[in-house]
Amino acid sequence: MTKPKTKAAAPIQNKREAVLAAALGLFSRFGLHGTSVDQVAARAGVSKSNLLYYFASKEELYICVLRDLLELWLAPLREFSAEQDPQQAIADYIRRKLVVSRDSPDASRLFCLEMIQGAPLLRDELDRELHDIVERKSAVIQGWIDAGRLAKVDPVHLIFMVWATTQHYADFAVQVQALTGKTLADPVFFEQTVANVQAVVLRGVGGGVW
Amino acid sequence: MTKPKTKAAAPIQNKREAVLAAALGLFSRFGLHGTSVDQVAARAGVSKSNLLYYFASKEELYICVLRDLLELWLAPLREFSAEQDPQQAIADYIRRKLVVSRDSPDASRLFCLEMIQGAPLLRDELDRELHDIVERKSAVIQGWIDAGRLAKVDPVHLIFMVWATTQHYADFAVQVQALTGKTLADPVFFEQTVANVQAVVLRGVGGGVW
DNA sequence: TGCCGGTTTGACCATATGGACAAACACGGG
DNA sequence: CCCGTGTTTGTCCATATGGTCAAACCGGCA
Repeated sequence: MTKPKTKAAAPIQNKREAVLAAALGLFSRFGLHGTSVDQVAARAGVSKSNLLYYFASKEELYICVLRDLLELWLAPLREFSAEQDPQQAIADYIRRKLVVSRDSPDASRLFCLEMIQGAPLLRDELDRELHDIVERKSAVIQGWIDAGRLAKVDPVHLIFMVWATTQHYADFAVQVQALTGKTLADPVFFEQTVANVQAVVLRGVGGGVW
Repeated sequence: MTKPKTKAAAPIQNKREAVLAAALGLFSRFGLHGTSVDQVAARAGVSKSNLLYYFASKEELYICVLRDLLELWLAPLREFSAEQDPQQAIADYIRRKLVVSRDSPDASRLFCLEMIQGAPLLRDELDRELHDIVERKSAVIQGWIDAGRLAKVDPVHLIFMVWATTQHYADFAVQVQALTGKTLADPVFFEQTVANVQAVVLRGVGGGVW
């Protein structure tokens, strides 16, 4: 990969990435079927034919975009650590997820789109990778609950809750905008959101502390 | 409306509704662009030409579906009453939203789809109707907070939280299924979900009670 | 300079699909 | 029985779009 065969390998990598970025932006708004190859190509600044030289088909491009996606989506959960204080771990996790919602709303939306459609392309990964990591992390949470450090709540539902509330600010950004006039891009609103979500969830799962 | 001009008006009403139902089912999974008129017609048991006799275009059909949607989506919030005990009002609201997620997952998903795309067709209603009702309801919540009956939380964020967590079980049903093996259709799982969401939110916003 | 692998482009095609249209049909009233 | 209004269907068309293909291009290397 760092060894170019001939010519410079960097430019073609850049092109691929430009295409992938353009594709993410469009797919996340209009879906696979609502986006034409022409549009992606135009946005990426390449010709349609050229795009199809890099990606054999629109579906393949879509799949490539999705593949990058899942990792980004999972990253915050991976960092969820058992060594931390429970409250702190949850608070940090919420913040990290909201950062993703703020910085990669496209990714969040496309992920949501894919889920709505039944995730035909991610189902396997869902059943395997996501299932495993969720199992591990909820075991951690369950441990905290058993130790009396958290209120009795089903860990999986708690995780769902964090996912849902944090993604909402990306996926339903229009709605949020319509009702508050703000976006997560606004630093004040962002911090306010973090604080509110953390407050409710932490009090909601708080042990005797609260 | 109840006065048929000639012939029976009922059958044509049934047909319209059959088409609308079929359209909802397909649009909610594959979006406007991912669904063809042929598919909707086939699923509704009418010919494409016939469908286009009732709805001038695919877009019009889509808009009709959306129109019905918003009302269904808003109904639970309308019932949110100031006369109730705060905790009870919120608990009931959560349950009602989860009932919608269980009984009309298609509607929930299509609503989500539309939001993700920036709600080009609902934006007006969002700015007007939704904005008004949310303002009124959050005033009620703020009243409770000021009266010391609820913890200090931004009412709008609280509402977002309820929306997000309850819709999640419809919109991300595949994910929920993959991780828990259950759906809201399962009565036990449904009640467990209601209980968990209520528990966290109510503790989260609880005043000195909890 | 002339070859060669990788890259880029434009022309072209097959298909899917939204929708127009006119003919056929059903049926109640005259 | 027949006419007219409202309904239903089959045929046809214009367009958009995913994808193919062969030709052109480019930059290093002998």
